[in-house]
Amino acid sequence: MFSKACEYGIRAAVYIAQQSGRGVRTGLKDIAEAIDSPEAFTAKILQQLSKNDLIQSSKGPTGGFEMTAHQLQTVMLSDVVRTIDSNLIYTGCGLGLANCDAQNPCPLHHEFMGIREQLKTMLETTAIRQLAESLESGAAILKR
Amino acid sequence: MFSKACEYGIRAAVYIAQQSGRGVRTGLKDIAEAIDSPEAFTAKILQQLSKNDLIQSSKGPTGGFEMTAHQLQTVMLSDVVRTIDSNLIYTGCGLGLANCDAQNPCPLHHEFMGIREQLKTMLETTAIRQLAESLESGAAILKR
DNA sequence: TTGGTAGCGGACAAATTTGTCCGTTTTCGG
DNA sequence: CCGAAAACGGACAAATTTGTCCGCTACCAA
Repeated sequence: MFSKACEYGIRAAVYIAQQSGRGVRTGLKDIAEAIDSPEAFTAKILQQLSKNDLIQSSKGPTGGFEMTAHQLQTVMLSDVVRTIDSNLIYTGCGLGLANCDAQNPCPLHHEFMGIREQLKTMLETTAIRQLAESLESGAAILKR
Repeated sequence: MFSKACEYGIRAAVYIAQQSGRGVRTGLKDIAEAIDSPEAFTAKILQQLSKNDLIQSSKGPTGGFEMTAHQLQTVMLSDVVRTIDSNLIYTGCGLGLANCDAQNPCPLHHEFMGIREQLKTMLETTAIRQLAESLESGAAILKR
């Protein structure tokens, strides 16, 4: 479904959102430990998220990652997925055909339509913050 | 969504089914040309499908690939996907967590549930033959 | 029987994804 | 100002996926 990088990215974003909700800025080491991901690789992904203004980063001692109130309100799951993978997951053809559309459909086009649409809607209407809340309440986990 | 190998596999299976519907056995070169795929790589994939009895292969001159009447009636899209990728696409956790289930859900677990279920149902209820029919009727394409 | 044809299977090669290392830059606290 | 701490950025390494090559085997037709 998603690439490893994207999985790590989502998990990291959700964890950062949870900590930011508590007013806590969190560092790379802490994040990698919390989401059970390779530290250096996770750093690369966080850089992408930061460059695309989905999260905030700061250097130096006391530095780390956080999400602003505005980011917590506006950053959707689809933003993270689009930044790391692309939007091809929910827009591209299921059989990899470049020119597949309603006029020139692949044999799976109609069968896939509903699923892709549902996936798209889910990603675009789910905020990272919502996911963080289910973490915070203990209703969900991010490890193992 | 699917791997390249799986995309080629599905496209090849659909094309073979279409030709078999016409009573025509078709060779590797013909298949690769019809579905616009790398020939040698496609050969590997067809071997997998053949070993798993999803298609029939025969050597020698006049050899090639085909689907028996029985295979045309029973082989589902899910069989091809399971053979080449795995069933992880519609059973695994969206965030890659090994121990994610209803008891210990990842934050996306419930959001994903419906989509995975719909995908699973679609793959399991769609026969390769059905897809071949939409090709045969000109309602769908397999190239580009 | 024999020659050619087509799939089989193993080894190899290229490309992409995943993951690591380390020096540099920024920033904070003393 | 200075030293340490943390993210940044570029180069490198490993693993996986994608793709190729070629000799081998089976099979058909003449």
